[in-house]
Amino acid sequence: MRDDRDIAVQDVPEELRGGTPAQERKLRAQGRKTMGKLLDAGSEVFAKRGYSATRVDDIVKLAKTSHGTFYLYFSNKEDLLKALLHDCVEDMSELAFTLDDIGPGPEGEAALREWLGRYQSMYEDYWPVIHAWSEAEQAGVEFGALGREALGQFAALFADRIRQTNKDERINPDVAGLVFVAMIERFHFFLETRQMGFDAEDVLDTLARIAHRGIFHVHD
Amino acid sequence: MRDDRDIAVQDVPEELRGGTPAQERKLRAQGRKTMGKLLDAGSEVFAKRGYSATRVDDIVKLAKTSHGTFYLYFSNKEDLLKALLHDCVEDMSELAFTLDDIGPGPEGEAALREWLGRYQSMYEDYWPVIHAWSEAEQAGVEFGALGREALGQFAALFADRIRQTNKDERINPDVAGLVFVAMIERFHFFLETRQMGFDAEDVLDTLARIAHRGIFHVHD
Amino acid sequence: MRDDRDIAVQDVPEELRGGTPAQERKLRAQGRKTMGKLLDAGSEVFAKRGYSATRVDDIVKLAKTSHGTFYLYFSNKEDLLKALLHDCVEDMSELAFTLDDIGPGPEGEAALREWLGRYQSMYEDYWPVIHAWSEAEQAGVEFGALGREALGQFAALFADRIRQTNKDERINPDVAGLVFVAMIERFHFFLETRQMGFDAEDVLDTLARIAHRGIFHVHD
Amino acid sequence: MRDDRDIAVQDVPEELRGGTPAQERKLRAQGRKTMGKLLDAGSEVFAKRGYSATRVDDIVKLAKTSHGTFYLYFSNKEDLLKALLHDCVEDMSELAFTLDDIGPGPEGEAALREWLGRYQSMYEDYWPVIHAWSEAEQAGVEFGALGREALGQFAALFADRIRQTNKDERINPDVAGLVFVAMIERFHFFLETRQMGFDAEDVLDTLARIAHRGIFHVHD
DNA sequence: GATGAATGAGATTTCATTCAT
DNA sequence: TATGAATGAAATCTCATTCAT
Repeated sequence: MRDDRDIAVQDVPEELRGGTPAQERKLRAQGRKTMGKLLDAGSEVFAKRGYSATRVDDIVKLAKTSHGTFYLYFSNKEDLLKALLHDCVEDMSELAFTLDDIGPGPEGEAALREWLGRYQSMYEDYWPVIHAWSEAEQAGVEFGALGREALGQFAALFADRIRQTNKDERINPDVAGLVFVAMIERFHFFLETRQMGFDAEDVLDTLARIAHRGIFHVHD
Repeated sequence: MRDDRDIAVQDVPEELRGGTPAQERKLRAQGRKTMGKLLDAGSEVFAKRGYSATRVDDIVKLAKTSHGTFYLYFSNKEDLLKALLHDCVEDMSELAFTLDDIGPGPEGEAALREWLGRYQSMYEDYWPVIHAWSEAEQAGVEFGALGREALGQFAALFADRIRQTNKDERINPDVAGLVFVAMIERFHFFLETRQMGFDAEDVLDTLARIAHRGIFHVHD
Repeated sequence: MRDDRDIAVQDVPEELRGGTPAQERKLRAQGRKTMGKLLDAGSEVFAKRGYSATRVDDIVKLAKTSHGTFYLYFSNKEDLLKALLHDCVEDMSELAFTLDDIGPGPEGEAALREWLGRYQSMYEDYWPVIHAWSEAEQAGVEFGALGREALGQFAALFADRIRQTNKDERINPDVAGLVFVAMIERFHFFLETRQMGFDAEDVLDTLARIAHRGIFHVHD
Repeated sequence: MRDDRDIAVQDVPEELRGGTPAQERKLRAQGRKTMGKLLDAGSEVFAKRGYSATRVDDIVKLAKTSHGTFYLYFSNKEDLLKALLHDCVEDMSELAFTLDDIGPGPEGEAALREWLGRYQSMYEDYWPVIHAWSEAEQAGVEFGALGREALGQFAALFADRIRQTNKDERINPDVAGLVFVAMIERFHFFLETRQMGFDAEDVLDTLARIAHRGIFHVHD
């Protein structure tokens, strides 16, 4: 099998291991539980309000704990997001690698559909983080190497897959990789954010068909 | 010609006519100029920081004017965004209607490519607004009917076009419409936001090919 | 006349010009007045509580203004102290240079007594700043070159004067310079801080006599 | 021998016996060790940061123990300082009494030099306490009788010694006593705080000479 | 005896908005 | 019409102290 390591989204940087103040203390069971509550609450509030608009106060209220406690585990809102991001990037990166070469035939489309299904269920968990991240990045928060690279590496990985199957000269694989990322990310964001009463099977069918025909299909 | 009015993005609501305090006064040349500086500055800061993270202070500094002046023209940050949004929605809505039925052949792809070119150049102007809007909406700002509907109407319009050409039973036109919106919006956002040194022609070729093959192509 | 410039306390660094945020705005009369009130209040509270223990709240209350206003002129407590320090260092430095060579006879003692009188009245104004500064420095606040050097330069200047007159081999002029600084600074601090009902003439007589006999007198 | 009791620094008040909560329990070896670690850590942090700026957290971290433990031995930061002060005052007071009458001749200077040597080595141990104390007092902490009196009693004691030897009418012994305290305290503080690479013998020579000539010398 | 966890009061700082000139 | 000044409510963050294990 091909070694993808050169374009891998990996090596999550140390600064993202999450909860800076928490790392300097030895957490007991109770501490880990509280930290978990805060992470969950953070994710939920990010989802509802977006990054800049969420207040630490919203988070601690939801987590049913106090301000003081929050700063026992995270040095600020940004720190909490970084902690969340850590897991997200790890899992997403892993998932990306499971997208094998997609053949031109129906079995290729089926494989893509299956992969999209897994993406979808993971996205359900992580979209608050992904969105908060993107907003925070734009607002000027520094996420180190990861921030600058993760998206590009994702797109590059997909570009590589596309290059394998699609020889169409009017398709620039790098552009197509980014289009693929854009499409699936934003579409699922719309899905999570708005109440569109789509049938789940329809969604997967349509997405797989569009992506396969448009992006992974060998033409002429 | 078919009447699209039933799915049109239209009837921009009164509350979006922008600059509430400004409307109660008759602006002279000087006033219009100042207001223009504020609108431009607002757009630029929204682009750089996002909606929640921009401060009125950033805007007035960039516009080289004062806090007091800002409130002479807009009742708050939201009001300024609504003013910006007004033009954006009008133009974008108009553009959407110019997407005629896209035929299955090469001339269909060419038409799509041409339309995407126009979308692209308009997006360059408006992406700060579009993004600020989407963030503000998530953060809980109310934009009236428009906020709730605009995206859906866009998607519905595209769905309609898709329905015309693509009879593929595995494609749900409503889903596909939303996929199309997601794809072009997010892709161009990435383009504006990151420095990806793509060739402009490549980008249009690839996008048109993907969208045409994946979304508008009549399949066997 | 000898050029003292090589050991001068001079060239007050730019970062001490005081009131960082205030420098970025054009102050009108009213603004300068408010800034003055804050500086005065700061000095007074530093005198009463010391640096670490003073709260921004104490300062704004005394200045009869609001928290928001404080941050319009200073970025924090430290910034205000630096602003105060600016003037203090300038004046003190100037005063230091007016200490001419002190001769061994009665006229030398008289000159010293006169200089101490001027020192005393200046110290009355500046002791809150000097003390806040010394505390802040110990607490870890960075004052740039000035912080590190001012005291040393003072002592060096006095050492130079001592070297001129006192050839006593058991006196190390550098040590003696520092002793002189220590003596006059701390003694006047005690005077300001505690209520010792000393007669002003007695104080000057005694100080001048001690310093002249002990430090500046030519021995055998 | 003269009875100095009337000007003595004595009768250390009960409230300074240190570690209020600790006194209500019988400490065993383990407990005394922990208490010692806390006292040492307290002194070290006071030295580095000053009184107001030291946090209980700094102390327990340095002592490698926990917040809970701290409050097992001291009721608060002030309580710890009082405990430290207890020993300091006792030793310093004792030292002060060992300053006998200083004669006008070389043997007087030698005696003074010897005494200053002992002062110096004691000051090395206690300067963090002395300084924390002086800062705390200024910041408004109440130290009972001791706080108000100790310094004055010191100065008075020295004034008495001066009165014995120095009949100079231009010297007010009370002022001179305070000058002596100021000089030796502050000079050694500078020595501890800054890195001045003075030779130890030079320092003692110079100090003794200055103090003897300036303060204790019988003049014409 | 010892410790990590939790708390909440209070201090700092920000920022949208109003006001006086 | 324009602007610097002022404000105060709200958000962030700190830290001494108490509690449960």
